[in-house]
Amino acid sequence: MSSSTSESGTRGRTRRAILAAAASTLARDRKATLADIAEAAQVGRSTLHRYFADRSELMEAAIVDSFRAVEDSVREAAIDQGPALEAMRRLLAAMVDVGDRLAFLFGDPRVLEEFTDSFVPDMSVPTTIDLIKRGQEEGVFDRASTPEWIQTVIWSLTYSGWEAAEKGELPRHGVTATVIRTFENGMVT
Amino acid sequence: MSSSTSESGTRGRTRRAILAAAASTLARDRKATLADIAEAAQVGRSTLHRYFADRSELMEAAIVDSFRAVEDSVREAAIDQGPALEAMRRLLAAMVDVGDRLAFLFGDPRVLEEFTDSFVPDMSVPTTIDLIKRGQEEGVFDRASTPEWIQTVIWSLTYSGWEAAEKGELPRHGVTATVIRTFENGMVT
DNA sequence: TCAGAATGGGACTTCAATGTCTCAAAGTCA
DNA sequence: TGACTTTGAGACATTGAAGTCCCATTCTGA
Repeated sequence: MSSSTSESGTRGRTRRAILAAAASTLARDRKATLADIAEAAQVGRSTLHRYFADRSELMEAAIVDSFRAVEDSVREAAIDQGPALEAMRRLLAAMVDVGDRLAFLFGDPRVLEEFTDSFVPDMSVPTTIDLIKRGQEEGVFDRASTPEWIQTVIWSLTYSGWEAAEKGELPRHGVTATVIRTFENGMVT
Repeated sequence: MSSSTSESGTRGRTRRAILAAAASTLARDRKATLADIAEAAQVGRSTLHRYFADRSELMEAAIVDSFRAVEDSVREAAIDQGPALEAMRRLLAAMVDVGDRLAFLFGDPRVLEEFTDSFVPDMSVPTTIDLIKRGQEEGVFDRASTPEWIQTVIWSLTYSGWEAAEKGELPRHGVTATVIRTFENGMVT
């Protein structure tokens, strides 16, 4: 595995630190400069340039990296197993866990548009859309909504929950439960 | 009324065109340059500078302008009248109507943070929070959620609905109904 | 320990966005 | 029509981020 990158342990660590810093810094401030990102990664600006020649190269790598992180988290949720409702709860929990990555990826629609071709989804991971359709067939998810809208709601609530925790408006440990409750039942009792 | 601004009809029109273009352009692309905004307003870049000396002056004016537009729309919804559930439906419809303004104001958290002091809310307009609390007292809105979280969900669903329509994923005429349904009942039947 | 790898910081260039200014052309209104 | 207003286009200076390069210092692993 690690041999495929042909990188020393040090380089790998530095690289990952920069990518993680890029995602979380840009999630919080989309106008962040490379200097900001380097500082967040506790790395010199010239070191950052050593790993990523220019801004777009960093962006692309950060997007791919974040996608993989989200994919890994979703894979662990095993959303093709068990009842759709329970699978959805695991999915929502998994997404809240990688909230900063999602905020980076989907916070600014344009970020993603410019780099769509730079990422090939892992087809072995069951998609959210599959789960939604399964749930609709099982009769537990609203059939009046399109799967795309439901997916949008999932992202949107997850992002809101992450952001609320970020601002201190919601306790970290309560985010997942709140998001799940809102997703399932809405706001009218 | 118009005399209070001491501006000719032409100047007023140009000013409003620039402010509207700023809000909608920045809502769609947060990195838009002043040249982009001028172009969207069908105005020369030097004309834009004639009205707004620098970027932050334009931002501030655009924020105030958008707030007023949202405030006007919310005022029309008369959310202190009638049952909370119906008032909320009117509020959601009103917010979808000014979706581009909301996307501009709340799309990038930092936009607002930098200019909080530039806007004094009109206290005569009942706030969303008031309506939420009233609804909770009436027993129609989820009491397990804080008013702040419910407000976040309102913004978030409204924004998602606007964005989906923007991308063509939802038909314009169906956005309001979809947002209301999702807000009230969530996704589990 | 010691050679090679990796880093930080600074000097420097490039570039795009911003902001200022002028002037001729077009528009407005009495 | 004619005075006055508003505008667009472009020249120009300024600024901050991006990107390149170098060198002394620190770190790592055999």
